[in-house]
Amino acid sequence: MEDAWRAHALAELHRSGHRSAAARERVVAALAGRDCCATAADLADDLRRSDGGARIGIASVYRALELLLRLGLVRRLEVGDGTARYEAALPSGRHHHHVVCGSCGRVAQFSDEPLEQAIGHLSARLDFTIEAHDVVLRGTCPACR
Amino acid sequence: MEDAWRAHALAELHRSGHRSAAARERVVAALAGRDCCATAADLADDLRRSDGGARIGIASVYRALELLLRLGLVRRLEVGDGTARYEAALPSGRHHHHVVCGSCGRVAQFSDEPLEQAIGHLSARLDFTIEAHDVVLRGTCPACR
DNA sequence: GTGAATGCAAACTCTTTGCATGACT
DNA sequence: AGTCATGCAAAGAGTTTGCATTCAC
Repeated sequence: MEDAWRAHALAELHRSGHRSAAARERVVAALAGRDCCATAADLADDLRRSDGGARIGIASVYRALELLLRLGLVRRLEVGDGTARYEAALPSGRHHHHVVCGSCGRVAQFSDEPLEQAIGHLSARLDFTIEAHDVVLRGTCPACR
Repeated sequence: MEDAWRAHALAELHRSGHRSAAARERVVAALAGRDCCATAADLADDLRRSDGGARIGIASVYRALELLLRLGLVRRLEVGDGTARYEAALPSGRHHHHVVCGSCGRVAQFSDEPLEQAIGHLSARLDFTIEAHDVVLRGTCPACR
């Protein structure tokens, strides 16, 4: 899933002068295998499970994520539980936002064009130069209602 | 500033069966004195400065904030630096959102009615029951540009 | 007097950093 | 060979919790 992003990210890493690195490329693969945001621990678990538990230090996961973030290949978001989540940033700029269940913590995604337009319009009148935005809705999921 | 909120919060605390408590009420005062979000450490600093440095444990600040949060009197938000911020939640429901400068970390606020409407509309079509929302814009502030 | 609230310190979680070892070019 | 990358362990930062003391009712 989202294998185009994986190839793009690997190419970008190479292009920016980074050498081939096993742990980092497995973090890229783990991110590509997720369709929504994941914590560093989620990714480390994925890695431990896949490939017969080759030991990848959590520090390498954080280092890989930080680099991908600097290269604009992932976005980082916080949904309110104090732990950062990461997800692939598609080169197309296409993205989604998140809904969090206050009861079970489940995170789902949605996208909405009018919302994007409203953000585009209001951004233009602020004195900040806006580069990105996050929207987090909070409520209750169907299973918890 | 926002003294109406302070009175409202104190009344709500009393109404919900909480006894008068010095540290907690000073946290309420500190929140009332802020017009935008503040971290627990910000509030603790405010308290240390005001009232001649009476020692208020950081734990009391967190405990007060958690209670106020449960009572719906404050909202908690994260703007991306990994530390939680808190601000008074007005009983009117009137609220604003935040812009963060990626360079200096400055947080400013804005509000926008079309944005609120877009969120209202899209919330209606999700299978979650939406109770709240946060919007965080990221960019560069005038001073850093 | 009873139970809630507080301060302090310790514990905990998430994240970052130092350092010696191993891997890529 | 010369770096860059990695794992591990230790350090940091923010937040929570345990506990004895103080305070409100």
